[in-house]
Amino acid sequence: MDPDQSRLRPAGGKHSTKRDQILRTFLQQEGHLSADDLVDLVRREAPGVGRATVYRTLQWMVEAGVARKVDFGEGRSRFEPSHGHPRHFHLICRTCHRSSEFLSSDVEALVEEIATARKFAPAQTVVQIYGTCEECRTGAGRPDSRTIDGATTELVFARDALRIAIATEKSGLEFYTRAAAITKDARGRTVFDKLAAEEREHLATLEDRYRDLIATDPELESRPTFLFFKGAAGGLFEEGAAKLRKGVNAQQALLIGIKCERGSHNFFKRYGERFEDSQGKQIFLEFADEERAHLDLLIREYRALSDRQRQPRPRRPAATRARSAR
Amino acid sequence: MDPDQSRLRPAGGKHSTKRDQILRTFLQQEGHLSADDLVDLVRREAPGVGRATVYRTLQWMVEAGVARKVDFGEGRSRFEPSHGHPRHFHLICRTCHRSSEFLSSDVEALVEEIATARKFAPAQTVVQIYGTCEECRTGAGRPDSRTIDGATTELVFARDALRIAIATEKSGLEFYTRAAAITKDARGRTVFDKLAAEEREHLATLEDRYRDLIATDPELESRPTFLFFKGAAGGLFEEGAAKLRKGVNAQQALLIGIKCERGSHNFFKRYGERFEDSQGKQIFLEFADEERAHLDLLIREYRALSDRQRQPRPRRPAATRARSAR
DNA sequence: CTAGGTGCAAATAATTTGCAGAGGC
DNA sequence: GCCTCTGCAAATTATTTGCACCTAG
Repeated sequence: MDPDQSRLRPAGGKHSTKRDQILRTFLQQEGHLSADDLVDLVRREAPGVGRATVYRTLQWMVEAGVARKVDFGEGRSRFEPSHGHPRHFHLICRTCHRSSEFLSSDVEALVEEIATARKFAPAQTVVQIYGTCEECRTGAGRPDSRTIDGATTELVFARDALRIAIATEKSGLEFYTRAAAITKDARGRTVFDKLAAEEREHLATLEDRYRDLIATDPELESRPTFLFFKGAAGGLFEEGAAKLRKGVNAQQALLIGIKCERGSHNFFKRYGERFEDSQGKQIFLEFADEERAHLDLLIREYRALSDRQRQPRPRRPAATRARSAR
Repeated sequence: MDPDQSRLRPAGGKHSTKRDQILRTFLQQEGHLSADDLVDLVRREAPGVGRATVYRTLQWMVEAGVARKVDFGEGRSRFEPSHGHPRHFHLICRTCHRSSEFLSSDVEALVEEIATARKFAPAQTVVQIYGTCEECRTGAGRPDSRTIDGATTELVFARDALRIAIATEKSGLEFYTRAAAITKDARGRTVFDKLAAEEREHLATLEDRYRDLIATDPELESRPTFLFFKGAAGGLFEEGAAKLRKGVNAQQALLIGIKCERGSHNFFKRYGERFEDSQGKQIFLEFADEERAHLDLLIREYRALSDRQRQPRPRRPAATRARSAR
């Protein structure tokens, strides 16, 4: 009946009517269910299911990766389906006990740095912001369109990832176009032109995909941000472009490009892996590869340029012309 | 007897032998105790204390702010003394079940931004990194000197805060010295000289205090970082100084100074408030005020300079407070 | 047929509560 | 003497387990 059913049903252990029933009921829900919530829900359709069975099934689902256990400090566990939900963090309202979800690449990056500094191998990070949500503060509240909780998460995640990717590609395009314009060296110009062309193509793909996505749900654009990330567009190419405006030589432009492509590659890689949506995943991972290729190309060019400067005309050992020491 | 005792004993509720005993035992410990751990410890000195009393006392301590409840997802609560422990985050080893603590101003700043974006009023943030600690990975392990857990936290926190403050003041000093050197305008030069002098003084105070702190515990310098912060030194004045080297005019230098002082003020304010140590707290809060004063001074100068540039001839020595419309 | 799934009831485990008695002001 | 604290035992809550029984492959 449900084609998802088979994809989602974990391997290991035998199937059984009860298990299937519990799994199905669980996946139909969208929030964070407690074990007892689930018992009640299941019993509506299949009375006589034992609590223990539900507990055992939940355990099995967690082991199999179909569900994740979350602890909001209530003294009991809640469970969320992992399908369609990238690992995320929570804002938890202490008044209405609802939670909304977010992801922050910046926080994740910091956490990794800290763990490394402490020589700690992180497996999982929990970030929970307890406080009061807008509705509970302002009184009135229609939870639906504002809360990010449950079914829409996947779409909002895709939306945000695409937005960031588009912004990244846009500034990449601008950067390479500008770099090509100011590069005198013919070979360097070719490289920048080529990269600009590829970024333009990526951009078109991403914008198409964004349009398609928005078409599936007109409300999607108005939903709050789920994925917070400052790194890509605002920080890398943009910064590079600013430097370009001030005037740099081809070599410096290459260095900036290298830095930007590295960040860009990391972004596509990291979030490509988190996409549940197979199409988005594929696009992101492909782009990650291409950005990686750009990176390699830039590095190669950079080396070639350095060599040409060092050898052909016996100039002073100073590698770059403009850069004075200190 | 114990002067701390009275300071730490929460108001509300009457004193009693048992409560005092439990409180004392709790404060003597350094780790994260579970209720049962505490029952055992208390019973060593005062047999016959009921579990319920310990639970009730813990609840009372948490309400009074003497203790904090922490939940590591073990299915039971643990408690940590809040005295000497600024609110912090945890790295939790799933193998040895020990935890170590850290603080990240950067993470906190991001959390605030995210909460604001979602119109959420945050009251408390939990960040827990689960994984494997170094000792458990490499085999051997002497937990003591590496783990930050318990009594030393306060000192390490002070150490890190001071280190950051010193770095900030150092780059502030460098920045203003350089700015004074390149400023032709006499009035502007005076301002920069004055600020440089003050930063020099702050720096001396902080370095004295750092020396004193290290003197209390020679091992202190080798302990791992507790407070992670990228903003102050690395990001603000340093960046400003780099720009100065490239050559800017007095007006631009003022703007850079304004940005830096703002960051600096925020840093001292934020972490001054967290210091349990009253001396450190006082120094930090004083500095926060002074940096604020610098900020005002710079802003005033900046406005004055703008005005002078706009109306070259008629100079008005009085502070031109007139806020241009905006 | 047989490993594993299932329901029920009993067992744990952490924490709370009712209540009679003890203790501090 | 009054009010709160305290200890004990019983209650509560979330979750697990033992065990006899059942079911799918």
